[in-house]
Amino acid sequence: MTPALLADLVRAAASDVLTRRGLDLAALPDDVGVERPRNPEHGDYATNVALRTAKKVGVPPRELADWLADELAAREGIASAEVAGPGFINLRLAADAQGAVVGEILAAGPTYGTGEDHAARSVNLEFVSANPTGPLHLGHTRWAAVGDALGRVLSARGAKVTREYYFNDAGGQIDRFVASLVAAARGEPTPENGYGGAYVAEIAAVVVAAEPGALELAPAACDEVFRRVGVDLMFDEIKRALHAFGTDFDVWFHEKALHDSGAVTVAVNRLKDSGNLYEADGAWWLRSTDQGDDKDRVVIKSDGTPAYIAGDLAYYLDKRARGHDLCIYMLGADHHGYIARLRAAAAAFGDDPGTVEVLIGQMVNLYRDGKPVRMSKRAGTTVSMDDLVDAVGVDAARYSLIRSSVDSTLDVDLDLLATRSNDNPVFYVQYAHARLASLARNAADLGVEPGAAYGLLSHPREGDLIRTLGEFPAVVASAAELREPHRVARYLESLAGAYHKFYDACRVLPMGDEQVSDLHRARLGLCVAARQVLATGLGLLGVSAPERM
RNA sequence: GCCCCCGUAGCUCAGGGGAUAGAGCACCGCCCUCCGGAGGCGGUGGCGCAGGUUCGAAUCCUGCCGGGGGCACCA
Repeated sequence: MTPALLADLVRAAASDVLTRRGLDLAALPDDVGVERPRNPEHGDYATNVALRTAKKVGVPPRELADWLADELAAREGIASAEVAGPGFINLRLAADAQGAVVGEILAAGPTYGTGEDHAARSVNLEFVSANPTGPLHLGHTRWAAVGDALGRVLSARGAKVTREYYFNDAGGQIDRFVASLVAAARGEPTPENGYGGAYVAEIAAVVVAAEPGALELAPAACDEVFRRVGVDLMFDEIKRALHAFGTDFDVWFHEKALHDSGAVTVAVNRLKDSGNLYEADGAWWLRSTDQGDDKDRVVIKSDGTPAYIAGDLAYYLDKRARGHDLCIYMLGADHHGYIARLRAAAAAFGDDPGTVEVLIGQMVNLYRDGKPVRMSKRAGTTVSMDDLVDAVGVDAARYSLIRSSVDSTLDVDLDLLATRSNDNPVFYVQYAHARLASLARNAADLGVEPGAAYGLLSHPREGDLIRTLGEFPAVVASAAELREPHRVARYLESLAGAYHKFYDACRVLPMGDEQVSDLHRARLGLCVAARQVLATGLGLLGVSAPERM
């Protein structure tokens, strides 16, 4: 019996009891469920329905719990139901009812854990979107890992997800980047507010090699060459690094295209016509204060040129025109001021502000040998996505960045990761999978097939493992709903732990010339199920599930 | 001044109102006669402070303290 089925059963039993006693059914909370108590003495599962319903129906919690426990104990699949504490009901499942979960997992295969709770949602997931003026640094790497995992989790729960990267290639920063390239090519110092990392000189050299006469051209023409060739090189470099990191996008969107196509003008005029922009001091403003901003924002500057946010407006309109009903933006903590204006953009076009969801991720702090490392593009002390991957590999890098909530600033010690990478819990999880793969090879050699006598799985460690496997769909669902893929990682760690403990206590394959029994076969079935869930879960994080390590 | 995030074990972090707050690493012991010891078992050690809501608060609310990040007609 899965936790979801058990919760249904508890609800049904509670509803029967209330009806029979002539009590108000409406008092029953609609989100009653079961949880796994931390203390094993409190049963396999526990429910707090009685505690939550008692006051509303005017019955003491323990008394209501007693009635419910009697009702539950009589139900099929429930071995015992006991009232404890202030009014909890502790439940134990019959072994065969509990073991049936294993069969369900084997039948579902890779689809176990997927669901349809986000079906019918067309999600535009925009993340990374780093300015194309330099390599991706550690902060971007965090969003790449988390955003990609979030996309996978949402897809698993039925959403149609488009991953999108927005290149800000229309503003003054690109001019400064181009100027920096030209300066580097000429061997001149980095311009004021320019970019001075080693990558600038490298790209400049490639441009010169490709267009040998560029530096001889008039300044404007020279800039044009460096812009055309150099900026593309930077785009390609970013795309290459992301791909190597296992993060691929469906759409690479260029801000410049919105300006070139006239989409910005169309969007702005539409808002002017609908009265959602107002004119003041010679500029056109968006009423972002309606969405909690501390001041309204300029869309068209008093010199008639569009401000940055004008591109955002047109971009949002474009996303909506492509059919997306939920636009998620993953931004760094230094952009939290954008929440209000992005919502204001949605509201100005007449959409529910909930169509826009902004996820703010906190910064990554770097340490080397316990001491903080200040990152600076100009000083050339940035640590890039490639640096991290070179140091620890894609799996360890992705996993260590995903396993924490993005609400927390993250401290990463490069030396720790590089020299003692076994500290990364990803290996604990992957090892469990590799062990299971090995077990499967041995079982095949011995000719042992998985069997379905799951009722024989009555060892406490078997029960723990089965119950942990049973949690998986709800974990994926909550990770999708809360946009928190780290929940999947933490779950996998607990699953790996439950598996290792099971493995230590329960022999799976026959020893020596021992006869193959139904228990062997049932345990092998449990192992196949555990392996499936580990593989599926790691897949949701974009981390490999190795056959051997 | 205003806004956002954080404060849980020596360190890095989990913990969607539930019972005795967890994991990894670090430290101290123990377990290899066969399925992978990258494992298992035991031990040391913690919710910033003060109020409030609740049968019940690490979790929700308020205030304070401490840390981080923002507050452009830049992009």
